[in-house]
Amino acid sequence: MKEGLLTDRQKEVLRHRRQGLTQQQIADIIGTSKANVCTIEKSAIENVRRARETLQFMYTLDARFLCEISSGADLLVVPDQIFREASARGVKVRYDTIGLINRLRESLPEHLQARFVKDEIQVYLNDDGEVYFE
Amino acid sequence: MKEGLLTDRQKEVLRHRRQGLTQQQIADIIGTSKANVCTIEKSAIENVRRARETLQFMYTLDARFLCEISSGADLLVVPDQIFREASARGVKVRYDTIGLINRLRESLPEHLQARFVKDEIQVYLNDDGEVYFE
DNA sequence: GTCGGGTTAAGGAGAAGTGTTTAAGTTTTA
DNA sequence: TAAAACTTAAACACTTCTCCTTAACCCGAC
Repeated sequence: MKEGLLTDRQKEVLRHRRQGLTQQQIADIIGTSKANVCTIEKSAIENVRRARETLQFMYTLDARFLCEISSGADLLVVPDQIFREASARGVKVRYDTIGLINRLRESLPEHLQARFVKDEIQVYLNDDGEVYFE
Repeated sequence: MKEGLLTDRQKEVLRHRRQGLTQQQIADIIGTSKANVCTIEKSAIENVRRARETLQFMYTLDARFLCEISSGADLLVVPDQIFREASARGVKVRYDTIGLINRLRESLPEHLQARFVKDEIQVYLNDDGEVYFE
């Protein structure tokens, strides 16, 4: 049972950083290079981001599979597909067309390429009309 | 930028579980053994626990190092040491003796052995009097 | 007792993460 | 502009995680 996500090294750096030390100062204290402090800090922050995202996912766990957006799809027609599927299930999506596209852009930027879907995307919907992409 | 902590497999299992399916049913759907579903679910839950703990740590990041409890210390004298160090820093700890022991028990059960400290513990304190163990 | 649901242990292959160094960049600030 | 602070990339050794299988075990209900 390993406690949290952060290693001792990462916690050390975050704590010193919070006290206002520079990376070089921390490097001297913990005995390594400032470049290394930078990467340790970076991966610590990344870990925190992932922790947040994980809990975020848990909040949307009650979502059900809605549909799949195949790769190559035009981003502008995606919302229509989602609205159609959602209304077939009697749920009103809580976003409009632009809102959905923004939500998607924020959620899975790496699956998109300009106006098109690069990698296929799974869409989930819960009873509140909240959507979740994967 | 790898999204969250949970793998696709883990999310799949959690989602199906939330829908009320048994491990065997999920095993059939995703094409593996129920033993495997069990371990996937278990590590998913463990990941969520770690995510929570990570954010918990972030909340206490502004804590400063207070003192170290050496291994072999009697649990009943630990609070006194903490109160002493804290008041030397002009901070009032927001727990009483029993509260501190409970906090410690919850936070690092594996560092304790009956009435004694098995592995040394770092104590951190924040300006609000919140304590954090490591 | 048997069956269904769940858990555990051991082991293995492959993937991912960590801490490091060195060396080259970029940004901020005095 | 020069110095200080920070970021990035590539590479390497190591460790941990993930998924998987097989085979066994626990427990509550019928």
